Amino acid sequence: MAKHNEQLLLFLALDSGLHGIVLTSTAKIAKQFGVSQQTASRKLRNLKKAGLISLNASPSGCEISITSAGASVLRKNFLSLKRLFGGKQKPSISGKVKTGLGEGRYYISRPVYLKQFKTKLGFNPFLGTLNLRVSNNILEQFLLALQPIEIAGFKTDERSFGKILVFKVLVEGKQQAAIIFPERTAHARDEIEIIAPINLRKKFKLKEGSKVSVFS
Amino acid sequence: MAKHNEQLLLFLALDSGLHGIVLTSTAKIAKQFGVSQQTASRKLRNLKKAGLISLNASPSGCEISITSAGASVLRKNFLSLKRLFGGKQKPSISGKVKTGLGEGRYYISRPVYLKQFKTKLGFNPFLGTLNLRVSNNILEQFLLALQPIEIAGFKTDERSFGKILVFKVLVEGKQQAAIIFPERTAHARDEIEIIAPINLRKKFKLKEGSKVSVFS
DNA sequence: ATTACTAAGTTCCGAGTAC
DNA sequence: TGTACTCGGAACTTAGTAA
Repeated sequence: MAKHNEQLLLFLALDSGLHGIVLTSTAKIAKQFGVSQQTASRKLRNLKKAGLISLNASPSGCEISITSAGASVLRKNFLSLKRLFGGKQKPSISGKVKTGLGEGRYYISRPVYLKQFKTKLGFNPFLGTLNLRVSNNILEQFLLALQPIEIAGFKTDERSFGKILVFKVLVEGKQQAAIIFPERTAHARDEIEIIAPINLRKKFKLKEGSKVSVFS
Repeated sequence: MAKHNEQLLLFLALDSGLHGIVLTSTAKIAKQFGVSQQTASRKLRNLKKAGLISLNASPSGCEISITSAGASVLRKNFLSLKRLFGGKQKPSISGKVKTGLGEGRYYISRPVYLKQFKTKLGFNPFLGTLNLRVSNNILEQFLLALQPIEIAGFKTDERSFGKILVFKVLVEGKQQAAIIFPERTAHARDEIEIIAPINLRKKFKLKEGSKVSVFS
């Protein structure tokens, strides 16, 4: 199935609008689209065959309009892109940066954890955590909407490391990151630890008390 | 300009987000995208070469993220589609300027018509018509969505002037104007006459064959 | 398991040209 | 002017396979 014709479909739609008709010629389209007249002609016929445009070609030129199927294809693309750019703001929670004790850094540096972070989260975390103080009950609600991912614990000769629950999030609406919860801290949580592929504190120039928003 | 790889770029962006990093494999992408593993591999390398993604491939898989250039390409597409879907596009029809015989000018100059134009359309027309060649069946569709306004005919000692049907429209999306149909020309219409408060030909610098869009 | 090279098959493009 | 056909070469895809 020819797919790159969608670029031409978009081009045509921009010219005629979704409901308009445009009187033009294969040569004009070819020139504007950057292909030969023959290719433009063939592509137009392909789009017609695929039902995406209505095409009426004659020795005096051609009339083109977008069919509902064509509009549907474009709309689908639009909705996808809207998710990336224009999308509605997803649920979020904000908190203030709190300097931690560096415990998080120690834990996440354990190779067994690191390996799982990479496979289950898709990134190698920067070796440090960003600690945020948040409202307790809002945090509960926020986490309810998220899918928990389990990082298995392990034992060494000296001690044991427990399971960790992680939740994929976006920091400031765009930076891929994850909230991590060592399972042992099952008590009230008014603080969260965040890991990310990069140094969040540096990237967003955060200081003690800075406000940070975390999105699902 | 990039090719149909943009489809893959969008696919990747939907997977990783615009700023995320995703750990995956060429085989997974291939399966989801509907091509062979080899093609996925090659396309990813092409996208990397084009600077649209950052790609780190190794025998253990590949890490992919969208570069700012890649995001820019997607945003451009998004903005184009937004123009189509974001604003409510009204029905339109486009045609080519065709030099008329000056008959229209004579008719609309009749004081009895002029008076009605002013009261029923709200403007005193420039004494000249813009003639457009359009597609017949598309014109029918376009007019169906519009409200016809009737301009009464009259008689002089020498001859009679028939009814005129007019339809309020916007030329090039903004200029107030009206399509006029002398009722006597009840036969196939592949040409329309437009009047407006100003000289359309002059305002839009139109020549024989220029493309003009008319909106409802 | 991976990525990605080679080779062969397939599709696509556009110059020439018919109508 | 138009559209659209043929056809040789370019570009792309994929199976087999190396690393």
